[in-house]
Amino acid sequence: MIKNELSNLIERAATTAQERGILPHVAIPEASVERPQLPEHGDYASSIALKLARGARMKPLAIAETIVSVLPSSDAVARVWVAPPGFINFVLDDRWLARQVETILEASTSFGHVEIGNGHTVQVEFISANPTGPLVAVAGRGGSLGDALANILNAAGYKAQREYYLENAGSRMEAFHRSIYARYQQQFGIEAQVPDEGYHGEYLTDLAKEILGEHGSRYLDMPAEEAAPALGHIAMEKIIAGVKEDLARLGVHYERWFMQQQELFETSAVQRVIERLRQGGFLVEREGALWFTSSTLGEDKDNVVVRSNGIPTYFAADIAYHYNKLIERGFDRVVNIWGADHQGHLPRMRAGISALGIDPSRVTFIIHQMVTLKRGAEIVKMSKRAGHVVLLRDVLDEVGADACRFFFLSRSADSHMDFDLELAKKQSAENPVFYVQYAHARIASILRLAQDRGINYSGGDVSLLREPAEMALIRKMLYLPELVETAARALEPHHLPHYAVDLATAFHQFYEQCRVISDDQPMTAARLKLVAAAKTALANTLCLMGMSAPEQM
RNA sequence: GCGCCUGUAGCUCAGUGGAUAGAGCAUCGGUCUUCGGAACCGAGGGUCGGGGGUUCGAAUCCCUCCAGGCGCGCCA
Repeated sequence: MIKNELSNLIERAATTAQERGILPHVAIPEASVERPQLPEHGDYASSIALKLARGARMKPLAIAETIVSVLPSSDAVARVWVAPPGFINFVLDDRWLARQVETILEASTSFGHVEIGNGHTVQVEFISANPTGPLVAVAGRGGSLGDALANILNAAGYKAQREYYLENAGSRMEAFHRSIYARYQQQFGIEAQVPDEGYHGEYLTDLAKEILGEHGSRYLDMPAEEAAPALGHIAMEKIIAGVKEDLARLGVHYERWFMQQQELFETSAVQRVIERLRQGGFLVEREGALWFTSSTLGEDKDNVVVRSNGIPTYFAADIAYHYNKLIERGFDRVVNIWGADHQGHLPRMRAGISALGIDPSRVTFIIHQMVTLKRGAEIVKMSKRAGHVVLLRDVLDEVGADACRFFFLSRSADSHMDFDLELAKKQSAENPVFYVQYAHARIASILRLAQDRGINYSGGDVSLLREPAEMALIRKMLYLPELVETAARALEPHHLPHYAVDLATAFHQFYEQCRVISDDQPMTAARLKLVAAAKTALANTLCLMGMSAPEQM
């Protein structure tokens, strides 16, 4: 990557300068180069001289001049200069830039990939809801984030695995069982009540009817303590099937579905991890329950792991789950993507991980903020209690998977987001989804035309590319690997959609200014190569986002 | 009350301690219509919530106040 090459050049120059005694022997900071905001400042700039000034007791400008004076030359760089107050600016060479078109074409689907992961394994867990109902719209945010993040990590040289933690045990599921049982009974005119803490959505009535059709009245004759779990199990399977279907429509595919009940409880993994905590001296009995003394690990309070009724809490199961991920399955790193409503769970989980002797830096929590659904200026009201929620499948029906992913991805996880259904489904210039996909379709159309005319551009000479708009497009394409690296390091997929728009803009500008297919055959061939490279860069970007790259629209 | 997140253009949002804070939409004004006009070009629009501090340099880091969101169960 050119960015890294430039920082290497600077670091080598600084070292050389020290060896020659023209720069004091002070520690040289990592010579990161940045992309200046103004084109007059070049393609890349380094502020290393400003950072060295204090320690070296020299004026930043003098340091910069010194470094530049011994800077090794590079065929990628056309011009280097020093600018006040002490920046070193670089402009890339046009001929070198033009050659990158070939590099991009050769790299093809792996253009944009970088090697910073060293093959380390990362487990990315996201959505992970109780299977008590269809996925709600917000699941689209976790799903889009998690899936794109896994894509980014894979592109950055990690081995990422997507996982859905299916929380099919615990008190929420019991409430679900009682709810479906009540709905089932109601089908026979029995006056049963869905419990207050249960699930009141209409979908359970529908499910009850469906189950009645398939299994008849047999559960009516059973005692409630048998019928409820039995019905609950059938209903849960249907719910899970629906969840998988919704996710498939969103384009999210998991490598692993982890079953809480079967893999943590039935294997006694939860019991074993509680035992470990006990042996570590982290448990005390109080008020009939078993408490994890997280307050000794810096948490502000202790937390119950086994209730006074003898049933372990979700927290206990989650510690066992992390033991499973980090010790038994041995992932190098784990990334958990949770909604803001689970934020309170985070400190005790950190404490739990520490108590197991696991290096906490192996686990990263991404807490994404809430989503407000809107139609234009109007906020779509949701009341979970009454069962009035907007489902993920509703959003998919209304705006489609691509728009859904683009919008969910385009906000950083930290910010609360407004999702405007009205805007997302608009097929116009207002909608960035179409703007980006249109660019891809337009590119495809040019290449189709070339093919129809029997133009073979494989021998095209890219050194003919000289126009500013051509160079600007190449520069923008070359940013993709940098972006993948940044996004992978920071675990921030939200940069992708913004880049996609920028890249599309660079292409549209090129298209307006440069005629691709013309009577000038050599130029036609060169530009077709550029167009093909742009297609690669744009398609790879869309692919990282989990979006389709349409050949036509 | 305590914890986490947020506050940047009319709206929705970017912005790895660096140079004159950006984009899209909206508004206004333009574009030889041969490759897809779902495009392009231009203009206006900002005390980066307020106030302190650290730094050569702060939207970015620290403190404080204000406003909004989410959490603070032997729920998950």
